[in-house]
Amino acid sequence: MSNCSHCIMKRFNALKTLTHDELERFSDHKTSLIIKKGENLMTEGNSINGLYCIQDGKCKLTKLNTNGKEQIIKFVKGGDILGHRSILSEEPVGLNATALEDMRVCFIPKGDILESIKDNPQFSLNLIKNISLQLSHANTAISQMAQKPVKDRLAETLLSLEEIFGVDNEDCIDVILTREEIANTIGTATESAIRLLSNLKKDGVIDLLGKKIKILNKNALKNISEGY
Amino acid sequence: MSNCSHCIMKRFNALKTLTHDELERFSDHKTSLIIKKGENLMTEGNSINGLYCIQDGKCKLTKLNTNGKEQIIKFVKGGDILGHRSILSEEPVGLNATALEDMRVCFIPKGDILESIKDNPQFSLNLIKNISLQLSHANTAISQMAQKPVKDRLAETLLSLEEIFGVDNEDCIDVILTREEIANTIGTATESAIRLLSNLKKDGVIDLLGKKIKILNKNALKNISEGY
DNA sequence: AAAAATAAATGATAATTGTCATATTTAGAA
DNA sequence: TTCTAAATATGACAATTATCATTTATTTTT
Repeated sequence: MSNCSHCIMKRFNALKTLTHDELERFSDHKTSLIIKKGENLMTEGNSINGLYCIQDGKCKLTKLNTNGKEQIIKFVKGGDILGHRSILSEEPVGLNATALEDMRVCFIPKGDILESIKDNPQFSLNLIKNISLQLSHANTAISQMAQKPVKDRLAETLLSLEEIFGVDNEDCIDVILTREEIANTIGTATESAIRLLSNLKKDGVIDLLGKKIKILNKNALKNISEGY
Repeated sequence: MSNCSHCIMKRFNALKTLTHDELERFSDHKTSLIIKKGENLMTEGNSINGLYCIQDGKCKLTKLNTNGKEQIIKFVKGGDILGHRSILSEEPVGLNATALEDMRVCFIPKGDILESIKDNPQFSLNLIKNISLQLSHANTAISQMAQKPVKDRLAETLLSLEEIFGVDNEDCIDVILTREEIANTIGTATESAIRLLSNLKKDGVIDLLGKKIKILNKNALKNISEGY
């Protein structure tokens, strides 16, 4: 089994402030697991007794609305951590984490996390900063959902997907989403999302290659996202 | 000047876990201030060097959109605290806090807060829980903004306003908001908010007495908020 | 108290977005 | 591969929501 001390993933998240001893303790107790595409890593309302550290693969964080519709709140990728909010607040998980592709994940038991929180103030502070940043993003999202038309939100989402996942060797945004998932991200009907994507393609702002999306004119998208 | 040890407001927030000595330290360094209706307690993008503890009065937390529209993110009242997110994350304030009526507020310098965070793990944990809860609410808000029609969001907002502020001696929701502020909460045009309020009154679900709103049929509102 | 400014209300109309129907394409299973 | 199911795409239309214009009511100022 791999060793947390040598894992490069911790460079990208709050775990980077842990001492060698703490990482060794994590290594001894952690379990590695494979989550298949479509499977849930966490489920809304369930309790969780540890922290997930994503090695590889992507997932979506979603919320099921009272009307049965799925809302995508956030995308998560290798290097990110999941479950710390629930551990810290001692509350059930608030979102579903569903794999968009096969994932490799490490699970570190709650006890070890709590011990490091107690002993290592810098670690707790990093977790807090992570949650604070999420809150800041969430507030921006509320504002945009409430005030911007669907077209602007789609443009914004495409830019943010490229920001998060980067591009592949053909300059396409490096994540595979269904049109329905795109619609559930921006909060609109699937048909509306499809139509607006087609329009953006017609205008030469993006290119559509199957499910792959390539941004051709980032400035134009930025303008659209701001209502011009 | 009043003494934090005897202040009943701390019962309602994270300050309740502070020791007598900590509260005495707060008392020695705190300043009390009056914020007039319409004035800003905090301003988006500014830095803040302390924590506000609301003694009395109500304010709105808002965000200015790229299109110049104001989005109300949250309402705050006596007993709530403000500014802890910014202190913990060491980032500028993310929202404007604007007084809806005259407010009495205590300001506790950052240094004292950080000292208590270091010495009193239960205090830090309570601050984290507060931020976590806000994140949880924000995620729910994203989902509702994205997926629910304006009418449902208005019903939801009226219920939540009564939940937050309670009712006065005439059973009206105990906060004065302009129609524009209601519109900026649910994310719609002022005229649309006015029209939908009129409809709810016509249907006997609420009563409108000037700016005061009285909920007549809570179940009906709940049903509307869920799309029925 | 009167005048002026602001807020609320409402109608008319336009723009946006959702729903339903259906065709076409793509992906997965036998 | 071939069949089948699912996803994508598009048109037609309906519902929702925004914008503009105007009137009425309420607040604020003088």
